[in-house]
Amino acid sequence: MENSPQTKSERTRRFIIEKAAPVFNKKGIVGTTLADLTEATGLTKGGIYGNFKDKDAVAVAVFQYHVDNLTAFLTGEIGRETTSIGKLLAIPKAYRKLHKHIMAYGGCPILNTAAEADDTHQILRKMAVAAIESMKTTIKSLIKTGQGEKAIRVDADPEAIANVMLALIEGGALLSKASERDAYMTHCLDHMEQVIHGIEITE
Amino acid sequence: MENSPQTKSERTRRFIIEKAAPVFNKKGIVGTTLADLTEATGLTKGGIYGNFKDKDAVAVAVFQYHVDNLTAFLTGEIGRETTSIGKLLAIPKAYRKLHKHIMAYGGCPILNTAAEADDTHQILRKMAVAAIESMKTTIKSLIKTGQGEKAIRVDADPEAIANVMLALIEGGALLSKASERDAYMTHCLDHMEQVIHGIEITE
DNA sequence: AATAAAATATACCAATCGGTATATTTTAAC
DNA sequence: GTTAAAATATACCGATTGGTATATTTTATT
Repeated sequence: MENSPQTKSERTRRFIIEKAAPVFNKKGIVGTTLADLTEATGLTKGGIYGNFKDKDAVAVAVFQYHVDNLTAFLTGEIGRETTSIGKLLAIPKAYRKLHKHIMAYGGCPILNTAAEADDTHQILRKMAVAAIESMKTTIKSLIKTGQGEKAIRVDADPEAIANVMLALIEGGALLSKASERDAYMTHCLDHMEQVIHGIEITE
Repeated sequence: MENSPQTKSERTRRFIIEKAAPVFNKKGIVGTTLADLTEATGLTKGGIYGNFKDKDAVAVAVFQYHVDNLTAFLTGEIGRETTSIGKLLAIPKAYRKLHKHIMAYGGCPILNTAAEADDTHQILRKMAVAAIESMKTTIKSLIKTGQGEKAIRVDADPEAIANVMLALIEGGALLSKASERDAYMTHCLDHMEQVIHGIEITE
């Protein structure tokens, strides 16, 4: 066999995470059993526990995997734009691309994890909050940069706008997923674009 | 003992629902065990199963109880106002009153249920959707009435505004609950009021 | 107060839970 | 190709799960 840059267990670890991810996202952490994980991976308990301390460790790794994927995608989409307003608009644009996938995937993983873990699992709760705050920091930076470049009105409150944008994403995702209707998310993204255009300086 | 308008089992049923409600809301449906229910109520399994078919039936009754409570509160707050705009503004106002309670209670029950049940429990998922659509219908009616009375601009899209309002509520509730910070919800409610004032006809 | 019925408690069940000790297989270095 | 080590499978464990059959208590009618 050829030399692999990864060790076997690193590949298996990754494999378990990828197979477990959609299961955890649909069934929740408590709702996902070891049997679900062995079924999803085709491995036995030995295979799982040889690579993870316990079920919880799989759930944590899966959540980090979800956050990393989302962050990479959003960063890529924002990076493609050149102006502050363009970068801000890249966010609703990215979620328009993502929306169908999220629906089929069992909903937004950050939302699902935050909702399940907030009173039961402090580690995951804090990881979810960290992911949210990271997105918030990004949005706030974009707005502040835009204000510095006189592309965005200075009376716009970066914190308030970031909070509203995040709530529109998560709220829209929840309502669309539960109702199986795109309109919730679509209207939220439409509105988000209006909000962004509303703070734009055009002359 | 005096004559009671309710039978014993009706009272016990109600008692179980009230004691089980916060437990289900915090731990989720799968995360709540029979042992949790017997502990919360002080009853034994016999007491629970004499009044409910199974754990699922308790969860369903608890969710209906949550919806009924919320609906009664919102209806009361809206009913206190006289104008369409006033009634619409009564919604964010009501959630300002409700916010601290929701935080301590384990988050918004509709959100929690929708997030957990959307891929695992079709009955609860549909009940959650019904609760959401009921609120949506209320909001749309208020907007349409306001448009008929020339108090609200006719170019306002009732469906889109209702969807955005609901997303702001649920999104704000999720982010505030997870992060343990009021700012998310507060900014969402501020923004919601701006949206409502934005469709108001003032002369 | 006696009694039938309703409500609740007790004691138990099989199934499943997460987890582990150990046996076996696979991998990778020589 | 041999071999030590790493990775995985097998077989098992006690605890807990939701649920039930039956005994007991409480309620309400007479």
